[in-house]
Amino acid sequence: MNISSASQQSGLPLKTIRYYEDISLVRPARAANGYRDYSHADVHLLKFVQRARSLGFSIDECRLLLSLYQDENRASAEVKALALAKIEEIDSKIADLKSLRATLSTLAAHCHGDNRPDCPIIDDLAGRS
Amino acid sequence: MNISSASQQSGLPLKTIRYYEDISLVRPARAANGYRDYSHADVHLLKFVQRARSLGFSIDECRLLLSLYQDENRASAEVKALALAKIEEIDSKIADLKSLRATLSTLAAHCHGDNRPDCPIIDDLAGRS
DNA sequence: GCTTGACCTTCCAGTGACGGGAAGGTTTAA
DNA sequence: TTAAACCTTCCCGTCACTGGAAGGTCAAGC
Repeated sequence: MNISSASQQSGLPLKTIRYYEDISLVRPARAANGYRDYSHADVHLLKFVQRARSLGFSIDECRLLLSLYQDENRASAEVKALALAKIEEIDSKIADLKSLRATLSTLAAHCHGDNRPDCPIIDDLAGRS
Repeated sequence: MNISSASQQSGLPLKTIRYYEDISLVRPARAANGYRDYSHADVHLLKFVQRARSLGFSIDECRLLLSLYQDENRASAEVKALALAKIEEIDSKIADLKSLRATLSTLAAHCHGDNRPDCPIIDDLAGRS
């Protein structure tokens, strides 16, 4: 099928699908006229990547997941390790964001937020504690 | 002072400081030999930006914060609004990450993680639910 | 057969916020 | 005097795309 059908079925933008071919992530056949020709299996792979990306896996991680997906003899432990590492990454990001939030929240709470120029947020940024 | 002193005092890498000049965020004077010459006030602005960046403000937001910082007649309400908007952004990111984490966690929990090829994580990515 | 418009192709440039490294000028200490 | 430690500009690379231009192909309607 043409790229636009593949796009509809996978939920990925045209540009993204072309990009995935560029970086040899999902490579379709070519029709006689030079058009990309996606098989159902290709679309399946595109969907696979779409899901993995939406779960926060990087392109390189997707590449690994795809190879594991296509490896009949893979050990599920390898995939699980990848998922657990991702969870740790996510936890770390969440912790960072929470700490950020707390700081900003404290600053905002001390700012009266009116027409006067005094502002504890600015003061803090300026290093006046 | 030279750029390396400014770097030490602000905690920002040389490259970052030069980049901030490129994008007209913090522009130092130039010495006769062409070297950048940072005043104490410049270093103060660099530190200000460093703090704001570490709080998750984008460069453009830093630009706005800097102009507010340097505006004697600013209303603190404007700064507070920026901080509150940032908090909302952070909340939204945290929510996204938590949802991601829950999904991955469920998947990982159902994966036995041994040498067998059966893997519910891969199955889910492949759309076999 | 012709035109129109919807496809498709490749290629080039830009995003944000820098980082790496090359090529070359300046200063300072031994 | 020479070496090394600075400094400069410039260009490319990052990540995962996105936008747009220039041009080829195809299907439908007249």
